[in-house]
Amino acid sequence: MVKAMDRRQRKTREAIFNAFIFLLSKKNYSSITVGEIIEVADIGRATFYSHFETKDFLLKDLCAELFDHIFNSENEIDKPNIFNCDSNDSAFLHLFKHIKKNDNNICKLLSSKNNDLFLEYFKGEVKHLIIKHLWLFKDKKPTNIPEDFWISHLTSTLIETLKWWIENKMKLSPETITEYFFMLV
Amino acid sequence: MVKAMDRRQRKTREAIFNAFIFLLSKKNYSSITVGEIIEVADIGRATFYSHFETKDFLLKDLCAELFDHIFNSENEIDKPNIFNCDSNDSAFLHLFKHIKKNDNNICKLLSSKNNDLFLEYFKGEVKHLIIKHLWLFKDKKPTNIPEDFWISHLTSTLIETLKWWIENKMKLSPETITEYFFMLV
DNA sequence: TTGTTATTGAACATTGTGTTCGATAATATA
DNA sequence: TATATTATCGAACACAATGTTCAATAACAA
Repeated sequence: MVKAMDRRQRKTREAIFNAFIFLLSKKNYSSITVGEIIEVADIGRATFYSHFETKDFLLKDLCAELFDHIFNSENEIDKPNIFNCDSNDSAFLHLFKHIKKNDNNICKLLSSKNNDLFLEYFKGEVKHLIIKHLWLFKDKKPTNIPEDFWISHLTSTLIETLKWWIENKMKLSPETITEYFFMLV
Repeated sequence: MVKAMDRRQRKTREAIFNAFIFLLSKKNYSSITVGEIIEVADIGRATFYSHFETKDFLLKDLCAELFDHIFNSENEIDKPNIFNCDSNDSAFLHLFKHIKKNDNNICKLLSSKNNDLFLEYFKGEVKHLIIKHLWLFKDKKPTNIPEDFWISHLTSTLIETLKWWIENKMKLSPETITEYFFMLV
């Protein structure tokens, strides 16, 4: 059991996250400095470093909150189910719909240059999602292809589909891009 | 017509490239400093900066030489043809064979973290290669899929195939991995 | 031989990182 | 409310890396 946070800690953490997300909407991850974050968050330098070891750890923690929200929302049975979560492709359509809402500028993170740290974390989550729904692609898999190679291929295909979609300003509907993804594999 | 280089310039440029490639075999691109490069190359600091604006430009120039060697070698009609370049898949098999030789530590660059700059350049070259041989995949393309999306998919599939192959220590033969690539698309 | 050009190395300004510490203010709890 | 605890502040600091400058020197092409 983790002890509840001091109100000051909560406020500071919030301020840092908000400043970080604000800056991410303005510029690339790699060009954001700790100095800028503490300036926007309006906190002391030492305070930042008492919360996060480095900028990379801040990203890691942000991703943890972000991914929990996006990749586990299909399990939130207490919330009203605004998506059609009963069809076979729901998990992926769900993902595309979430991305379209652009929660916390995830699009910026996905399309930004010099940020393979985020992509690494994101890839991990997508891989889990793929493995969870692997049976959907069972009959598409060419024989002889190693299992992990197949998973790796499905994962990168989904991510690249996502990236292409975002680069093209998400003109296509989440339904259409989900269809396209399934056409590729 | 570009004027021929001073012998000193050529030597310095060579020394910088060699130092850079040596360091790339030891550590990640992003963790290599200009200080280390000039130390290994045994040249003055000002000399480095008279040759390359930044470390990123050094990478760019290295890529230019590297890619010219790998992606245009199929046109080198004056050289003995050690690969079987007359079958349909020759261009891709050719690429895999070149990678296996690990010219100038290209594997390290491809698998290294924090180096999407290299990946960007590499992706550009692979895309050219794909477009050049697009007819090979003509009957595989699902209808309705936009052309640029299809090209983007083929490109990333080839790159991810390559990365998976390298991560798995290139145990499979270039012929096999080429087969696998064609199975996926 | 001579004029040109590259290299040298040390010094310098600049930017960003991460740490330290005493003072101060907010907080939880008894 | 009083008290002990804990987070924040802010300024200073050490450190590492970048990229520039400049005058002296060495190597080069002709």
